[in-house]
Amino acid sequence: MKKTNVTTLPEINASELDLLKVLWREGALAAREVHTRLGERNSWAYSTTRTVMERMVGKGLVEKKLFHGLNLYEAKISRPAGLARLVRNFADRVLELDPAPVVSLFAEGEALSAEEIRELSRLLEEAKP
Amino acid sequence: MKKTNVTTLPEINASELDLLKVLWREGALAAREVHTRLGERNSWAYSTTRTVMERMVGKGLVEKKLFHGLNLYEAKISRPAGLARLVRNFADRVLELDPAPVVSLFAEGEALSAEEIRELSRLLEEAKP
DNA sequence: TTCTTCATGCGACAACTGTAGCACGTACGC
DNA sequence: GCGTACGTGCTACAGTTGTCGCATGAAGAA
Repeated sequence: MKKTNVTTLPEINASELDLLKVLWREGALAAREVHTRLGERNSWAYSTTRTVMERMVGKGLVEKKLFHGLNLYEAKISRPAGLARLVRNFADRVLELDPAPVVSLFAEGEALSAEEIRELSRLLEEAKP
Repeated sequence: MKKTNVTTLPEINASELDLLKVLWREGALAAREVHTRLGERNSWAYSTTRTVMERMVGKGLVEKKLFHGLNLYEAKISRPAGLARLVRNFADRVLELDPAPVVSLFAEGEALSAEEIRELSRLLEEAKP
């Protein structure tokens, strides 16, 4: 079972990225909690949040696990793995350049730890040849 | 009539970007020509190419003009404008950073002229506040 | 026990995308 | 004049995404 192959990861669209960000930040959450966290940025109905998450489970982006009778959702792909997918795509198609320089841009922000940046870099490197 | 407002530009998806690249590079082309240029990268049927282009006309990304009885398609948005849309999106959502540093990455490649890079930069700047 | 509140599983429907095919008309080679 | 080759306008149909609502069942409040 290949686990970190960037190229075979499913696409991540805008909505999905929003949800993933919440899960990456807060770990496993109940649907209701995810919905609340989304609250400001998003005006979805609760059922919409659930549908999107449920579909992400189907795509393998999110994992659903029963915890004392309550369903918790957790990101199934790491943040570096998800970002790698997006960065590679952007570098290839828009920049038409190697993704490496893009990675260094993350260093300016605070979204990623140094550790995650290294991991991101590694993932992009590894899928290169 | 606002002409270069990045934020109101329609989304540009992967297929559309492919077509736009051809048109940016070669100017106005007949559907058949576009299809041929796409040939290597793309295994669409000719009718698919036409459908996608026609839809792009509807979205205002491409313009169709009759030339001596033949329809020619031409990009309606400039390359810097299109790229601005994509860069802004990526910077906002993935990098969670200002788009300016991304622009400087274009300097490394040869896809854009210095002039276009300036224009791209200007467009991103102007839509900022 | 009965009422109220949620979580959860399902179903729905419209818009957008991927991917074509068909029919008609016109221009051109024979 | 006729058949052949395209350009063009339409139509189609399945899969994905956006966006919800409904019904059922379990758990807690009264």
